[in-house]
Amino acid sequence: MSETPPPTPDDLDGLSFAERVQRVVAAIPEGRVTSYGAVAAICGAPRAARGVGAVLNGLAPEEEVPWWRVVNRIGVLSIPAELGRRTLQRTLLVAEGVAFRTENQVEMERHLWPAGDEVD
DNA sequence: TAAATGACTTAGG
DNA sequence: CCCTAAGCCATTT
Repeated sequence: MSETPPPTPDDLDGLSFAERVQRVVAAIPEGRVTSYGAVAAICGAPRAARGVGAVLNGLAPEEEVPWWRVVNRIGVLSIPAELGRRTLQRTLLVAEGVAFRTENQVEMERHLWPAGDEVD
């Protein structure tokens, strides 16, 4: 059985890019992570990785979107440390059981979502 | 409407 | 693998 599969193009049909991003990120299971590019690809815009970051950056608290489960392609936390939010992201990920390779880099190959070879 | 910004990614050295 | 430069795109001013 598969765990919380990503939204299908049909589910995202009719939604704006920002809505799609929120929908996809909301589907990331606890303890799993993905990259901005992967989210963009699922949204149907593989080149819009930066756009994903823009959407997450403008998220309102009431959106309740697990933005901390999105890192860059190599698993590094792309949030500016000056704002202090990067530390929050690391704390949230650790609390979910995500293993870190370094202080700012997660084992994204181990926690990557969606799973690459998941056969039922 | 146009210009600037940034929580990205890829290509070259 | 690390660093630099260029490309890409949605959001914000």
